[in-house]
Amino acid sequence: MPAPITVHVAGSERSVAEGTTYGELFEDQRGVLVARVDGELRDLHLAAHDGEAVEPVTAAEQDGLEVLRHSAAHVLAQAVQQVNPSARLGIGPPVRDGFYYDFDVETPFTPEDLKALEKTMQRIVNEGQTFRRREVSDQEAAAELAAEPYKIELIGLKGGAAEDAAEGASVEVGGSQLTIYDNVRKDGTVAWGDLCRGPHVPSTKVLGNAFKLMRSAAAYWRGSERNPQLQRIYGTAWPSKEELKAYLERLAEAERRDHRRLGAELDLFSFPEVLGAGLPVFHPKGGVVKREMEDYVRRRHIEEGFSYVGTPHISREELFYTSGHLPYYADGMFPPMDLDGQSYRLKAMNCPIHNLIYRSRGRSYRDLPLRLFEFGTVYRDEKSGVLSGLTRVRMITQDDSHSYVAKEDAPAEVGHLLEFVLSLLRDFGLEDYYLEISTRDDSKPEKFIGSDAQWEEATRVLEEVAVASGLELVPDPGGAAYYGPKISVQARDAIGRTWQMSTIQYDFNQPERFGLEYQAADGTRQQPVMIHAAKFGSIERFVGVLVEHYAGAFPPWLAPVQVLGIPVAEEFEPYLREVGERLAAEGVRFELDESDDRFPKKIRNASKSKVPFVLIAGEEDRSAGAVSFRYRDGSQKNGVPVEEAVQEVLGAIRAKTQV
RNA sequence: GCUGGCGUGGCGCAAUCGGUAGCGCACCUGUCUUGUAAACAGGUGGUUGGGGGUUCGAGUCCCCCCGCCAGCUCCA
Repeated sequence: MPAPITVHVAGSERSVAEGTTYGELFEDQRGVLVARVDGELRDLHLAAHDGEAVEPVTAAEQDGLEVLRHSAAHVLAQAVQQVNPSARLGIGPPVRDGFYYDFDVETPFTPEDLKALEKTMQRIVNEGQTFRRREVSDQEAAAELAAEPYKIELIGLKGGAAEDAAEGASVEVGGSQLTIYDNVRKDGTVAWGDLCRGPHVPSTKVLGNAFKLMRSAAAYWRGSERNPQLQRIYGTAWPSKEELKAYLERLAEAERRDHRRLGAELDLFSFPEVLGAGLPVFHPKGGVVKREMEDYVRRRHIEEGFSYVGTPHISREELFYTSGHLPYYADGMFPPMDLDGQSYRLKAMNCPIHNLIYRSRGRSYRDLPLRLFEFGTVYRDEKSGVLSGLTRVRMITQDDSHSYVAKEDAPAEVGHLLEFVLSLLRDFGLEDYYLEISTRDDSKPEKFIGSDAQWEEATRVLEEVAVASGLELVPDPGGAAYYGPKISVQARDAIGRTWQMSTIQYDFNQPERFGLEYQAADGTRQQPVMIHAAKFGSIERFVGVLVEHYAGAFPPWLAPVQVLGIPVAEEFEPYLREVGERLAAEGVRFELDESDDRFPKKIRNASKSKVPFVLIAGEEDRSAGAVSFRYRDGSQKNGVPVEEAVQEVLGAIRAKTQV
């Protein structure tokens, strides 16, 4: 008779026989995947010890969900090796919405392979194999995994170095004790095993039919392009079939909102192949969105004390040696073109030219802060594989400003800029964002210029302002530009994806390199600090984000066509045209549907074009001096007097509300 | 840049074993047009991304280039 032990189960004390497993403690509860024991996750098949505090963990919480997904990755690896025993294993961690596993295989996976693997996985799942934890010494592991070179490499890195070895590697060799997880069949035979920190779900059965393999792609081993590429399979796994379906529906919704698709459907912009990759053209309708946005942003800058300037798109190369972009950033710049024996470059940044404006005459402390601003289009030689719609292009129009301030005024200027940036984002309906602070990587001094003291001060100023904003702040070590640290705003769009938008950078380097100075009140010559700020980052990217955020249904003030008139029959065209002229006189973008389509077809077209206001007129409206509204949600308001209708439209445009 | 997949009228797609390119929408023309998501009929439009090769014959097979997609790496 084993001696009883005492454990604290979910807060209450229980006395159980020694050898009782965690799983047995939760026998009467459904959906428990692992136990949290004194804060650490453990497998359910392990025995509890005296005095432990034990809590059940289900897939309803993040920890449980990650265990579920990690186990799904194991089943995938088992399936791959079952089908192809020569496949070598990389790592297989859980990730956002799912998991992946990397394999070294002779030939990459095809979509058909994925289908077949999914079936193999389903068989393993249905079999209800259990995950068994087994502690091994380094030598034992090395012997057992002799055929798995990547695992062997990880064994050598176990412990603290694991997460440095590769993102996700700690799930394989997280602690100081190596463990192997065996998948055990119902008859007790071992089906498969993998080096793994664990823990795992009790049985493959838990995965049910709520998993799916999504795609395969190459990934560099341990995240370095100097290493060989492995074949990565991405999958998704959820606690239930319903949640899997909901996830797939979210993906479908994201696809419907994709700005590349909506851009073509709504005739906003295109990427003509002859132009070359990453070079968008804006069509008239996209041009309206872009111009409305630019007009507004320009006006707000002027209100906030910025001076609008203009600069060329190319410059003699020398300028970029002065600024330091060459050679620090040579790879990202287009190659030089030769003019009369001089090398010219497309500019990749506006700041050097703004510095020339600063330097164009002597400056006094009375000129400061000097705030120069423009929509500066820069060209960057982004690698072909990273280009993507409007969000990653080679032509980037920045709403770029440079504030030249006395050093002691820099904190106030940074604060002012951040506030300004956030107010602009709110005006465009983006409410959901967080800050990221990018700092120098101390281990790579060759990538950054400036003294330690300068970096410290710059970083401190940005940090203080960022913290004072009260927003969520995420560190990004090593992400700084060579000339200084930055704060960036990462905005979430309507479906939760994040994009780097605004950036604010503190720069003590360029003022020095350009010899910028001003005369202080005491007659001495001082060097200003410059603060770079891009409010929306890239106009192109921002348009793309807006399209997705609104799913193409822009608020009236941004909508390419604000009001579309649809006559019930041809006879009412003149009447509606008059209404349209009244609206146009107020600056409203009005179009009249004069096509020879019949009425219901016109309604359908209007609906597909996502115009905010459809105005309809037939005999009833005309004789009453009224019009009828049809809104985007299909609802209607009939017999609205024309003047009232005009006011409703104008009100929505001026208030920048969504309808 | 790397790995894989893909490229057929403006858009979405089809074309068997390699056999001489077809459909829907859009567009044009005509007959139409009265209340909230598709009237009817006819018609125009393609060097199948570009170039080269194999073949009696290439959208289909091979090579090079361009572009697109996914992921990796990168993103001042």
